[in-house]
Amino acid sequence: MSNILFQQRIKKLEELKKEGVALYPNTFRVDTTIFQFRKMFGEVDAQTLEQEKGPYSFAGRIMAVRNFGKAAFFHLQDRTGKLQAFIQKESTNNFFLLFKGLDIGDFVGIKGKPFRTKTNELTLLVEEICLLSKSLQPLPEKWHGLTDVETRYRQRYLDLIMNPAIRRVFEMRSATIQALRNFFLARDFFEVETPMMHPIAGGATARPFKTHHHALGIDLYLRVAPELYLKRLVIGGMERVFEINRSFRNEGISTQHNPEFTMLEFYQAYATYKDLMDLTEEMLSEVVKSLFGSLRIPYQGETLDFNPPWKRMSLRESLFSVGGFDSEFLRDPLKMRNFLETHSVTITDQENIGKLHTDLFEAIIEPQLIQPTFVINYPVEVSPLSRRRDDNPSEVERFELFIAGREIANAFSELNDPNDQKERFLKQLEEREKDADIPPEIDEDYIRALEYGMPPTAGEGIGIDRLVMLLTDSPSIRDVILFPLLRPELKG
RNA sequence: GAGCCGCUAGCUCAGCUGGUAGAGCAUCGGAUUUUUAAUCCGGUGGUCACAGGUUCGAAUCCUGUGCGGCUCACCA
Repeated sequence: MSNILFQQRIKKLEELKKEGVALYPNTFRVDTTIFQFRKMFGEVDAQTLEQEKGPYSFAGRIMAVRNFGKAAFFHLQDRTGKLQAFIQKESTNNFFLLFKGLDIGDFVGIKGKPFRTKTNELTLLVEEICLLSKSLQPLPEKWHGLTDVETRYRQRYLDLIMNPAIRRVFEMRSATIQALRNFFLARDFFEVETPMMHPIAGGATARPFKTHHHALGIDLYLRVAPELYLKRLVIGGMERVFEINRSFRNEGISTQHNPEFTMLEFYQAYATYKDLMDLTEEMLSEVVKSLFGSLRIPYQGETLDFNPPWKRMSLRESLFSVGGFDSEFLRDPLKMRNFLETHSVTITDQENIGKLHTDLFEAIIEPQLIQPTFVINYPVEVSPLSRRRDDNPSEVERFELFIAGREIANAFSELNDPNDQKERFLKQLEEREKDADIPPEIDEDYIRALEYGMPPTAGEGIGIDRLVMLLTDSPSIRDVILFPLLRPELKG
C-alpha cells in the first residue's frame, strides 16, 4: 500500500505508541447508546440540561471533525446513530495527547455530560476520551459518501459505515424473516434444516454447483431446492414444516438472480394450493402491515397494494384477458412460434403447446402483473412435482404469485402418486440436455418414500430476496444481499 | 455467453476537435474555544484500469484484456 494517507496514519500510530497510548485496548465500558441518549435528553431544554452531570459513556467511530485549535466538535457514530461531541482543552485532561493523533474513522470511547450548543443541538461535553481502535485506511468523503456500486458490494463494510440507508435495508430484511418465522410458528408449523449437499440434484431443474467429498469419495451437489427433503418429512409425519435457508443455482447473474439465494419453503398436509393462496394473502399482508402499518407500499414509482383478496386467474385466462390472444392463436403452434420469434424469445424445436403458452406468459403477461396476482393451473409438462387437476389431467393444481412483474412465490398441491412421479422423473430425464457434470439419475429414495404414502399436501416456495426487494424499494437483488457474488478483484 | 455504457488523486467528479492532468472534500503545516459540508492562509498527493497500436506527441483516436453497471440469453 503505497498511498500517502496510509503512511501518515502509520506514523501517527507509532507516535501514539511512543507516548504510551494503548492502541487497541478493550477495557472501555459503554453504558449508553446514542439512541438512548437522544431519547433521554432530546426534548430537554438547555437550562434543565445544565443540572445533568452524567457522566455517560459512549463508544463509536469518529465520522467528522471541526477543529478550532483549543476546542473541536466531532461526530461519533454508533450502531444507533450519530451524536455531536464537543471537546475542549480546559475540560478534557488528555486533550492534547490524544486529539492530535486521532483521525476520522478511528474508534474512540468518550465520557461526558449533555449540553446544548448556541444552535440548540444536543451535544456531549467530553470529559474523557480514549482511543479504542485506529483506522489506517481513510474513509470516503463526508458529503458525497461512497457511491461506486462495485466498491459498495466488494467492501460492504464501507457501504454500511457511509450509507445509513443500506443498514435499514438489512434491518428490514431481518424483520421480514422474523415476521415470516413468527407467522408459521403461530400456526403450528415446525422449522427444520435439511441438507445443503445432495447426492442427487433434485426439486428443480436448474444447473447445480458440484463439489466432492474426499472421505466418502463421492460427488455432491449444492441443493437447487429443499423440496424433496421437506416432503420426505411430511411423509415422516411432520404435517406442517418450513425451512428458511439458502439454495444454489449455477446460472446467470442478474438484478433478479444471485447464485445463492434465500428461499422460504413450507408444506402443509391436508391442504390444497387453494388453501395456500389464502394463507399467502394472509401471510404477506400481515408482514407488510407489521413493517409499514399500511398495506400500500411504494416500489420503483408504483404503489403496490397488498389488500386482500388478490386477483386470481388461470394462465390461460391471463393470455386472453391480459395478453389479448384468441383461442385460435393459442391452438396454433406455428403462429405462436412466429409471434415469440418476433419478440426475440428463443424456442427449441420440441416445445409443445404447454411450453409455448408459458413462453408467451413469461414474455408478455408476467411483466404486466404489477399488483399481487395469483396465476393458476399450469400445464403438467412444466410442473413435474405437482398434482394433476381432477377435471383436467393435462393441467396441475399450481399457482405462482406475481408482484411488480416478477415471480415471488410458486406453490402447488403435491404429487403423491409414486407411479406418476416416477414416470414424470423419467420423462424429465429424457428431455434434459446432456451435461457431463450431472449424471442422469432420478431420486429413487424419494420414490420409495412416496411408496410409503404421502398425505395429500400442498407446498410453496417464496423467494425471500425478491420479497425484500419489494419491501425495501430496491431495484437489484444485490442491494438486499450483504455480500453478492462478484468476480475476484485483481491483486496489486 | 452477447450487446451497450463506464473505469482519471483516499472519496465525489471536471478534463472540448490529440499538445503532456485539475477542482471540492479528505490529508499535511499554520491561525482559530459554539461549529453543522465550519472558516482563512500555504503545501503534499496521479503507471489517467491494464497491454498493444496510430502519431512528432495519447487520459483523449484504434485494437485486445480485466473489472463493474444495464439489457438480453440461461434459470420448468
